[in-house]
Amino acid sequence: MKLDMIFDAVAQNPIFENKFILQTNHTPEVIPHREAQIEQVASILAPALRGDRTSNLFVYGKTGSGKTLSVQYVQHELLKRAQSMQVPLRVEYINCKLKKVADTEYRILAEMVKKLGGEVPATGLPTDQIYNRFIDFVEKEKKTVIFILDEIDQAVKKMSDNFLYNLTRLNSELVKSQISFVGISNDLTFIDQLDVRVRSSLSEEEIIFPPYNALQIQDILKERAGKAFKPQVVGEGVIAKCAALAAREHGDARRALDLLRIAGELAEREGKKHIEEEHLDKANEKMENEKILDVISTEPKQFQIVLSSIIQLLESKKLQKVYTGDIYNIYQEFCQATRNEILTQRRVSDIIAEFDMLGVLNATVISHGRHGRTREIRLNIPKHLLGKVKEILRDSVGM
DNA sequence: AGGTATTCACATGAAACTATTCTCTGAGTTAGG
DNA sequence: TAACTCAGAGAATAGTTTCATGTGAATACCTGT
Repeated sequence: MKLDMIFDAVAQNPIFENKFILQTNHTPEVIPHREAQIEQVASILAPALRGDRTSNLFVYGKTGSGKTLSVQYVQHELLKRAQSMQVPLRVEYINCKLKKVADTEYRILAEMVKKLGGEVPATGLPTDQIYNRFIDFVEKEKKTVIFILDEIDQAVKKMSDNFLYNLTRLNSELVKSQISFVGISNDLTFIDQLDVRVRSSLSEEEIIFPPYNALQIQDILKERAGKAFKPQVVGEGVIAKCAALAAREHGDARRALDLLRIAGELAEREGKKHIEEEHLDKANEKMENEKILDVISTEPKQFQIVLSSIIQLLESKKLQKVYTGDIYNIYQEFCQATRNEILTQRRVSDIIAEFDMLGVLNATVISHGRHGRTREIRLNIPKHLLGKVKEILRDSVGM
């Protein structure tokens, strides 16, 4: 039977030994080139083992520079130690970027209560009640609590920074217990945008994670590839190339690992026994493509209509750049034709800005002098994907 | 010619509104004693 | 009378609208030569 052959081939699996190792949520036991930072984090948080309040800590670094990994590593070690020493210590990790989980003041607070074992409804309560509930939970018994707030820059962007101020002041309302915070941010300028009071109390300590260079990424890749793949599957050249590709993207180790994993999957699918450099190229391309297609297909309807309008305009006029006003005109016709609500120009302007953020478009504000100011918009979708993109748009909004 | 002042066509910001989802509260209803 | 139901008030949130203000430089408009 043919299927059996396919299954057998996958079961034998000449490529992967343990693919999980390359997955981004895997925590390795060695974290190369981050020893110094890990030690710093540990020494700052260590007083918690004595039951003292630790300084609030702020950790910066670009994506894929090992921040989260290192902090979580320290978290686990700390908890292990606390358990053996019988210290009432809680260290909880919250990712503030997760939509619908912890991306607003209310939800972060609710998440904090949940981590401590409480139940909070998803909505319906006033925020200050959640504060009270949180305090109750922390005060129920004497303990030290450390919250790790990953990607707080994302959350604070959405709300006012007096949320952070409230957090740092919570301590003054506590009698028995103590809490402190570890903030993690990708945005190096984040702390500068904060209110001075918040800044000084939230970042009593700061640690910066520099991006990895190509050699360090190589080490990381070797380390993990050794365990993830069967022997002899990846050559020296492949690792080097993979590291080089990722180093170009500001030393993002996560990307390097993804790349290697996808290259491995491609090789596996082709029934090869080794990963070649061409697999990396294909993997690289595949990642780019999937990112764009995924973004576009998951975007809400109005976004897709706007994008359709832009593509239509570009194609019908054979232009490579268009302006907001023209887009809005086409957009209105489009909405009428497809019996959709017409949004204001203000909103469409924001939608375009969001597409720009996502990298689907390239929009620059330029001034045409007497003829006003507008965005000059170019499509940032590779030609070979345009067909697929149009297909997606046609299916969902009828382009 | 050279220097200002206008002016366009949006950008950008803030606040307010809307619909939806959810909790909590208290009045009214029901069923059992 | 205790338990139950159900409507209404109040919150949070996402997506928008409304109102207000900002802005870079090509042009129109002066100016004095």
